Amino acid sequence: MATTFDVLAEPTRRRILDLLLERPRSVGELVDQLGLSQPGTSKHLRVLRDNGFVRVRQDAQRRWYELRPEPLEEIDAWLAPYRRLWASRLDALERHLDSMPDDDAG
Amino acid sequence: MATTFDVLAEPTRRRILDLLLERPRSVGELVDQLGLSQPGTSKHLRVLRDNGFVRVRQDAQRRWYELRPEPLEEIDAWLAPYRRLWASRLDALERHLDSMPDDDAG
DNA sequence: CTTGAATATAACCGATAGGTAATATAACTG
DNA sequence: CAGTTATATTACCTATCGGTTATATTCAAG
Repeated sequence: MATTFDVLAEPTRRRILDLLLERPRSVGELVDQLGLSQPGTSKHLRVLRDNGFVRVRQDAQRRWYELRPEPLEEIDAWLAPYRRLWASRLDALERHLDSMPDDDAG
Repeated sequence: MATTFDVLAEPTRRRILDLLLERPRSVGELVDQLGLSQPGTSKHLRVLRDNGFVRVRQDAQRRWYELRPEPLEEIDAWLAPYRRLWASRLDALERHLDSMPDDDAG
């Protein structure tokens, strides 16, 4: 099976996640939004399901897909040790901005 | 060219990033650590370079590879809108823990 | 129990990625 | 400049992935 990163490497799958971030959607709705064939869409949804990115609720013939946070949290955790690479820079920027006189009309 | 996620989808490349997080390394050092052929290693380094994950310093015949933060920051930024999916849960946990009596001997 | 709607699965195909072995390039060493 | 070391590039092979079309499944409606 694929890793979390493999799943996210696919642009269409990232678009699906974007769409599901707004609200749960049926397959047909996703097909329309993506401009991809129904089987193609279902295939991506299968990958997302198998890897825990989404879950499905069935409602008659419709399947409602919705986001699950776990795999994205995993990415967030993976990033953690790398954050020190830029965290200090951000801190410096923040201190700099804090030290500036308030002048909204830039 | 590949996207940031494509680059990270490759396990060997993630291992390289891990190794470079500790300190800059020469190609030979990476070859040893990865147990991969030299050309294979160079190929991955090329991808990492082309996508801004690493930069190279030359020192005679040796090339020292070191991390660059930008692409990882990009991932961090990509994650931002999704964080609300679990941020509230973490907040709740935090509030819960804060409300507990201090009792280190759990 | 047939029909139609919504979705999933299967079979197939072409492009791409990652691995290896072979070769090229570049720089120091004498 | 010949030899050696360190790395990059090329050529090639195989496996996998994403797309499509065709088909199966499931459920509601009549």
